[in-house]
Amino acid sequence: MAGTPRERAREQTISDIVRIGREQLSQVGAAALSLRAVARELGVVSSAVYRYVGSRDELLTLLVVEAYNELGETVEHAVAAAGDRDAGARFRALCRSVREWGLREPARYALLFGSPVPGYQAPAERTTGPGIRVVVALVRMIDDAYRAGALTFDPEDAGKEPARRDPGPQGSAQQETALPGPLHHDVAAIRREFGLAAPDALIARGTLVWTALFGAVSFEVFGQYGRETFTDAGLLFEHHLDVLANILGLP
Amino acid sequence: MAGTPRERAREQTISDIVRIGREQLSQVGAAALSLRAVARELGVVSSAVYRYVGSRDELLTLLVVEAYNELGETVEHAVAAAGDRDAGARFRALCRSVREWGLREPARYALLFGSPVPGYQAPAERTTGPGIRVVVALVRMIDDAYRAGALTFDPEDAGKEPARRDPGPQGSAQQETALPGPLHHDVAAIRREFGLAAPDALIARGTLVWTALFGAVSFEVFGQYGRETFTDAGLLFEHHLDVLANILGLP
DNA sequence: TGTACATCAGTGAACGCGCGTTCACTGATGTAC
DNA sequence: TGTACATCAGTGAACGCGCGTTCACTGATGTAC
Repeated sequence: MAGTPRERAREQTISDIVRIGREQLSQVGAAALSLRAVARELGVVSSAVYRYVGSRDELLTLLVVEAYNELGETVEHAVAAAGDRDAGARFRALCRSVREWGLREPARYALLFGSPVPGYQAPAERTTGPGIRVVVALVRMIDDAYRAGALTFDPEDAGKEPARRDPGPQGSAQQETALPGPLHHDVAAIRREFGLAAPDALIARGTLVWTALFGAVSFEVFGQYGRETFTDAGLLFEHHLDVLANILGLP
Repeated sequence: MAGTPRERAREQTISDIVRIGREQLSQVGAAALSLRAVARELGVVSSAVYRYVGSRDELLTLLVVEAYNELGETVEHAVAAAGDRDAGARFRALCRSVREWGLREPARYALLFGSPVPGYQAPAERTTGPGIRVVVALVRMIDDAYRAGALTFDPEDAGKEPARRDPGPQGSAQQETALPGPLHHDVAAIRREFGLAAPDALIARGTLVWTALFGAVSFEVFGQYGRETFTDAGLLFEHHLDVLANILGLP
């Protein structure tokens, strides 16, 4: 927070612009986000905003990055806060924090996980890092639980869906658990990148749990459940978490 | 298709407007859909469109209804075409048809399952019916499989997540399988409305599978997987289907 | 079959509003000597 | 410490474009007698 007064004033104005952009977002949506409206709200002529932000798309990028980071921090804090509890509790804490953030910030959630903004392409080099924080937290959590032996997950059983209840004949286990070639290759790359110990089938299931989590939150935030079907969407979500935990072999 | 020539011309023009609206949608997105652009494309002055469509919002509603119906028909046809195959194959056919439609029609998929269009509220009395066709098809399919005894799903086991591999002591099964009160009530209402035989836990799992299916398709259509992580998203989807089928006790 | 009238499609102008972006400029704040 | 110059924030006008919606109107097509 050092710097000359001018630099500090500049920082302040940029953060004002981003804050106003955030408010605009929740009122009119990303597609209708307008630099002129931001300028009006900032109490400044429209062209003045260009001293701070190169274009409308750049403001969108700032908002995307900020939202990813805030969601990421929320999730990481939730996991850390549950650090002393069992793996199932940590898993649920993570998922609940995603849901709560989405319900608290529907417009920003929509910016990240809703329809792409027409005519806007997020620059991968700036958004990828912040964008993967949640899935990284999830996968790390699963991997930690696996290393700690906290999972009842049996990869030999999971390889051949549907899981059979009776332990099948061993021996062909290797063959049964194998993912199709390209998918195995992708999963191996993920394992390498994040130094995971979890087997293929567990990581692959982790990606399903990840998509299912966001599917559930999106349905709720975007109103797909309708207004009358479920009296308490939170209860439904908790049930979904039970099933998802079960998929991973979590308590 | 009867009616006077005037009536037929009118029908034709309305369907032209909807077709052009569909094209606009895929080019600029729902938020930027414009009646003036439709009029231009139709080769007519902008005010002329108001003879056929009361407002921009009404055109959006027409597009929403049409898209829901087309997705619904696609899914119903896919299920019907797999009618002679086993329950797992029918399930996969349903899910694949959703994914294929979404990838083929990303803009219309986004209209239905992406961010809400700012300032537009779909009228429930017109969109609910078409909007539930997919989930109805899914739940009916699961229920049929359950009635036919095609599921290895064990509700006594599913009630207490995570499912245990060894058959637990019977007796307290009733208690273990119970969903929380309000959720049980909602599920019972669904069972009544659609004349289902499936038990609570199976229907509840059906809703998870439903959200997970759309979560997976949304991630793919909206580009959440990133451009480099998975070389073949179709393979990942197939793996997800295996896990989802397993959740339901499908082969 | 012909005529009078009603219905409807489409026109063109207008209202009042919005947007992103550029550019020459004023005036204040900072910096080098 | 004071002066000359450079840097920067913000102005105001402009360009060229878009939008939804209303309204009085023309002219063609249909209908009733």
